[in-house]
Amino acid sequence: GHKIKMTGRQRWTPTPVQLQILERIFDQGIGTPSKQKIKDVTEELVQHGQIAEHNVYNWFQNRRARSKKKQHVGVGSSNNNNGEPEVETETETLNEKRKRPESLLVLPDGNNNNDIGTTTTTTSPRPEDLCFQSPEMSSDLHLLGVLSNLRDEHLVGEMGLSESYNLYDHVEDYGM
Amino acid sequence: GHKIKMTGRQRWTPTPVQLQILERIFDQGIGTPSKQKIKDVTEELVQHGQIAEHNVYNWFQNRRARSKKKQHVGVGSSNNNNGEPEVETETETLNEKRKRPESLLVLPDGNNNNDIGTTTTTTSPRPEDLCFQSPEMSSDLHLLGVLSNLRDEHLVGEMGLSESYNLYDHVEDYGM
DNA sequence: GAAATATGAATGAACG
DNA sequence: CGTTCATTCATATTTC
Repeated sequence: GHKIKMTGRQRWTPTPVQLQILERIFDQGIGTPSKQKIKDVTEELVQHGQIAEHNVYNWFQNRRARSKKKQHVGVGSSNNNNGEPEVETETETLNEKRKRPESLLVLPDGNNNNDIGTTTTTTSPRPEDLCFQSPEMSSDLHLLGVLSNLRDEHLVGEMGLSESYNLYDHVEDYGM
Repeated sequence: GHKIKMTGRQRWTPTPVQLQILERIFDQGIGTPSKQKIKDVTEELVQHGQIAEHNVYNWFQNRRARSKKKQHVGVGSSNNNNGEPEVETETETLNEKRKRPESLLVLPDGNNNNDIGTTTTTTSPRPEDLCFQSPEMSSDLHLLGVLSNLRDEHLVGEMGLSESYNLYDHVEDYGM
């Protein structure tokens, strides 16, 4: 086999135009677009590329969630001098910050081997059978597990996170 | 909206076995299990991993709510007659689709594995605004993709469109 | 080519 | 119960 692994095409990627429109709408202050709005937006966006309503929905959801999280920075944090890089999802404080210069730079020479996209299947070592997973744990595992084949088979019911569970003060007494 | 953040800890993740059981029960036609049922189910599920009654409850609720608005993926609005001959042959390649590898327990069955599948979508990859890009594709196609010189963000010019979201449970069902 | 990051998608939990 | 939020996961993309 060679590059016949084109099973891809799973994740939708907004086109620049679509992104512009989406951002514009999002910027208008509407946090939670209604179904009708979604439809409307989708209708317009579909003219600029393939897209579905759920894509729009997801986009707004993600956008909103992300905007919320990226707020608190390292303020007043006395600790954290040089402990761990804390590989979280917070990279920058600004919103817009992406670029893709290489992909566009095509050499006129014609000898540009842009042969990336090989079968790079970085298997994510996600704990399969564990029940309660800690966020930081999975994050680290992501990176560590790539190289090593550490397939820690977490035994079911062997995790030590069975205790931290009575914190939810919501305990909805599911009726009936 | 003011969600309480229960010390942001772990989110319960059903083990394959638990999932199986849950699905089986759900499939039996009981839409809204009574408290007793929940208890019973929990009793059984807890033997296969950490779980609580509210987890079961939530699961059923989500499942039910999800099953309702699931079925239609509003895509394919763009008429595509031709453009790119979608050359793909995922037949001889190892589909490294480890979406949810849950093969480690004494799971006698394993039907809860969802994978992409058929992609019978012959969408027209317009070089102007493409949406779904294939992971394995980055060569001369880049030249074709006109790629607008907008600013940042992805100016992708790949191709490959489809709607291969046909898992067992998809559809976001954005309401409101 | 692998690591790191960005971000779309899946799902459990919560609100009204 | 329907809808929305929050967190995680998967994958595309970018960087080293």
